[in-house]
This record gives sequence, C-alpha cells and structure tokens, in this order.
Amino acid sequence: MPRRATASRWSLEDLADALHSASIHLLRRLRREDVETGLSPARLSALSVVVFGGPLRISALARAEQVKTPTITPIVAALEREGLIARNPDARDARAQILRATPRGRKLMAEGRARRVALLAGALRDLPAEDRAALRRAAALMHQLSRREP
Amino acid sequence: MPRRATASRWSLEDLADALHSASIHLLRRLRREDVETGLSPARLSALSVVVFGGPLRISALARAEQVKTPTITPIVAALEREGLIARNPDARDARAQILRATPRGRKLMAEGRARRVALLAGALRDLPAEDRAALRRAAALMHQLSRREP
DNA sequence: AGGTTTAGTTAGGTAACCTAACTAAGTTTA
DNA sequence: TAAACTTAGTTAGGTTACCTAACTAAACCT
Repeated sequence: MPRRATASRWSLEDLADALHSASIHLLRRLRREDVETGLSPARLSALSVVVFGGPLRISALARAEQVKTPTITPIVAALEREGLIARNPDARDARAQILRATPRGRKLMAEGRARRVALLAGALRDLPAEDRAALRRAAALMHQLSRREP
Repeated sequence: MPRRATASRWSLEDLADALHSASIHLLRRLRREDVETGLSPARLSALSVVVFGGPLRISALARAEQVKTPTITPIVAALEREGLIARNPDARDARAQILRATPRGRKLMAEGRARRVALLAGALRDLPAEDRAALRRAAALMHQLSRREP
C-alpha cells in the first residue's frame, strides 16, 4: 500500500480500494457456495429481487440490478425455465410483462439464504456485536454508494 | 424481507444477504467507472495484486484472486500484452514465472484508484467519520470472511 | 531410471455483460 | 387520423470470466 501524503486524502483512496477488493473477494467466495443452489450469482440476485421486491416489470428488474435490459432477458428466461418465476401480461400495457416469484422460487431463495448463512454463520456469530453492526451499516452504505450518479 | 423468528437467527441471514447484495451492486457500479481505465474488473483486481503485492508467481496471483489457474492465464496474458506487467523466469524453478508490475502498470493503477475515489469521494467525504470507520472495518472483515474454508 | 507432484497452458463449455439493431405497442402531434 | 416519436422487450453478435479435464514440461523422490 502507498504511503499517505495527507491522512484524509489517501485514506479515501484506500477505503475505495478496500471496498472494491473486499466486494470482489467476498463475492467470489460466495459464488462457490451458491453453485449448490444450481443458480449463478446473477440469477440468484435477480430472483432475490423478484421474491422480495414483489411483482415487477422486466425493465424494473434490470434497473434494480443495474444492468441493461439485454442482460436481464436471458436471466429472466432461465428463471422462468426453471419454474422459479412466472411472467404475466401487464393489463395496462401490452408491451410489458409482470414478473412474480413462484412458490418454488421462494423456496429456493430461502434455501440459498440458509446455505449462505451456513457459510458465514460461524464467522458472523463469533464476531463482536460491534463488528456485526459495522457490517450491517456498511452494507447499507454500499447500496447507497452504488446508486450514485453519474 | 422476512419476519424474524428469533432476533439473532434472522438477523444473521439478513446480514449475509445484505452483504451479498451490497457487494454485487457496488461492484456493478464500480465496473461502469472502471471501464474508462480500459481494463475489466478482474484484470484491474489482478493488476492491483501485482502492483501492491510485489513480484509474485502466477499461481500465487491465482490464489490471491481466489480463482483457478486457468482463469488467471488469459488475465495475465492481457496485462502483459498491454505492457502493464512483465513475466520473468524464476531462477530457482524453470517451470515458474515471476510477475512484476511495469511503470505503466503502476501508473494506470494509480489512475484507476483516482477515478474510483473520484466516484466515491463525494459520498465518502460527506459521511460521518463513524460511517467511514464502519466501512473500513467491514472491508477488512469481508476479506477475512472470504478466506474462510470450506 | 521410473513414477509422482507441481507450474502453467490449452481446450471446450456456460454465463454475464455490453452495444446496435430490431419488433411491436403506446403516445404525441400536425 | 396518419405520421413520427417513444418505450418495452428481444435478438444478434462480441468480449470476458469462470470452471473442469487434459495436457506439457520441469522438479522431486526413491
């Protein structure tokens, strides 16, 4: 790591870097676990949005996932093929489709969560409440950061 | 989000979930920024390891990046093609190669950091010191979590 | 020497991302 | 109301990241 010129200036860079790197590595680790759901991380994440984010349009899902619509198309197709979500026509707009989770989708989502928590549980449980709070706060902040424009 | 049965049990699941989701979304956001370095996230991350992790072997890089060696091969090839890193033979073992960052690699890395921090700077700077500390702590913890076996 | 292990690449597959170009439906406007 | 624009989503086509399996070549072991 580079030496700092001014404390605050460098620590912001370091922090940005640390978050980037931590995200990459945590995600790679979780991917290895998530393989067992039979769903890739992107599909799992999309399913999670449909399950918890209620019925929504394809474009809304893409927006929530911060990807372009062509990226979402095959993900939605796969989730539908697996019977985890269903698409219904939108009564108000014949171009649009409404996605909703099926019972199977909800079940699998719960299992994925359980599996993930099984992986992290030991680690998280052993952490002082203070650290858990830091993680919780950080997760919220990271979400917020990721929504920033431009 | 599901209702909790026991406070601690559900909050662990929620926390695991929140970290997963936050990582995905922050990374997608940063990817959009990192595009301007001309390097993909995986390459940037690998370059960062070579720049800051000193000269190291290809297999050590793969381990640091938590991927299998075949994944690292094309990443290293690309970084070398771009003149960002160099491979030297290992004097002790003719099978192995030692990677080191070139000046260009170091320069680009610094620029990437600057760009990333430019994106996050406003947000991070405006955060109370407490939140910055939470993020810093969380990044360290996430790294630690990602190293856990199995 | 012969057999095993280790460093790295090659081959081949799936999936995630993008932009550009398209279809079809909805909206606005002259 | 017909023409022109906009919006929802898909299709086409390309790059990159990941994996496992199979390989080459060097090193180690006995």
